[in-house]
Amino acid sequence: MRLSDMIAGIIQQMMNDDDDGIAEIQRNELASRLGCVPSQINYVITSRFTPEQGYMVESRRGGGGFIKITKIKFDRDHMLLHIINSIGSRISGSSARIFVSNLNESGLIADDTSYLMQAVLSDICYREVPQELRDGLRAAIFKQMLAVLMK
Amino acid sequence: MRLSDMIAGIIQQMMNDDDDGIAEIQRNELASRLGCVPSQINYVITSRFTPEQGYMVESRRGGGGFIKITKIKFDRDHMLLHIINSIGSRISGSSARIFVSNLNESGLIADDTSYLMQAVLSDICYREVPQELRDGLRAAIFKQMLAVLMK
DNA sequence: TATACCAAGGTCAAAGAAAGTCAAAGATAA
DNA sequence: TTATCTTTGACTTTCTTTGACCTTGGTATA
Repeated sequence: MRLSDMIAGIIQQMMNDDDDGIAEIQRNELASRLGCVPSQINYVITSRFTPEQGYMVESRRGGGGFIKITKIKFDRDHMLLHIINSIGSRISGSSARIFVSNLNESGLIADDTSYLMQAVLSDICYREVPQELRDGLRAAIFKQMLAVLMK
Repeated sequence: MRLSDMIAGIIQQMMNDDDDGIAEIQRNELASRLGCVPSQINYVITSRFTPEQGYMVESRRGGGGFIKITKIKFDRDHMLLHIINSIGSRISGSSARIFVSNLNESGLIADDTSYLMQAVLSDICYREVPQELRDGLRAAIFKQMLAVLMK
């Protein structure tokens, strides 16, 4: 088996094992574990984990340096659309809260965005709105926000 | 974990704990607590708490000396608070839109955040809510969002 | 008041620890 | 056999850590 495929496999594996789909490696450490030159790792990354193939790479040099490879979520829009469609015409505060925190945890929306959405979806905003209208209003607002996130 | 990240973390923590967003440290004291050379603290400050990153640093030598790091971002919080206070109990869609686009243009909120807020503040979300309640509802939601951004 | 000393913080350069680049040499597939 | 993909290694760049030496502010003393 090719060395480069082995390295790619290890990185894939790390990405699968990680909850957020992130593989973080120490270049020299991995290279010496596999008994190859460090630049081999770069080769694998530039040939197999490119943006075109749906990956994002960050790194830092110097002491405590690292290379971080992240799988880009192509399915974000798909997921958002799916949620929009599953909402229906009314939604409770607690269900909405769960949708948002799932989106946040799976890395599809940023922390800031998540806080903002949680705030807007919570009942405290709707004090003056009659009970029976609240869940419908919440659903409308929620869908609107999700739609905006898609573009 | 990197020493420099630990130091940065401690400073961040102090800043968060402080009501005014200020961290005041004794360089030698902190260094000896962490078992590192004092100049390490300077390194961390010059690499991670620069004006570009939104921090201000003051210091004094001699007996009772200190280093004081301040988060400039408090300008933003002041601005947000100011807007919150100026909103009152009702606000029209167009006024709200202007507030948001000003915030965005002055760089105080990101593009994404701005889109999201615009979406939530627009009338299309409130179709089912009686006319006479809309501007009050919008004001409540707007304030809630601005408040969340301050944290 | 002038001086001397001590207690901070500041600067800078060298050493160390990673990661990045690039080109040459070696395989492989078409 | 030529074009493309892999492997290797020398050299570069960036970030971190350390330590020697400098400057400044406060305080005690002649």
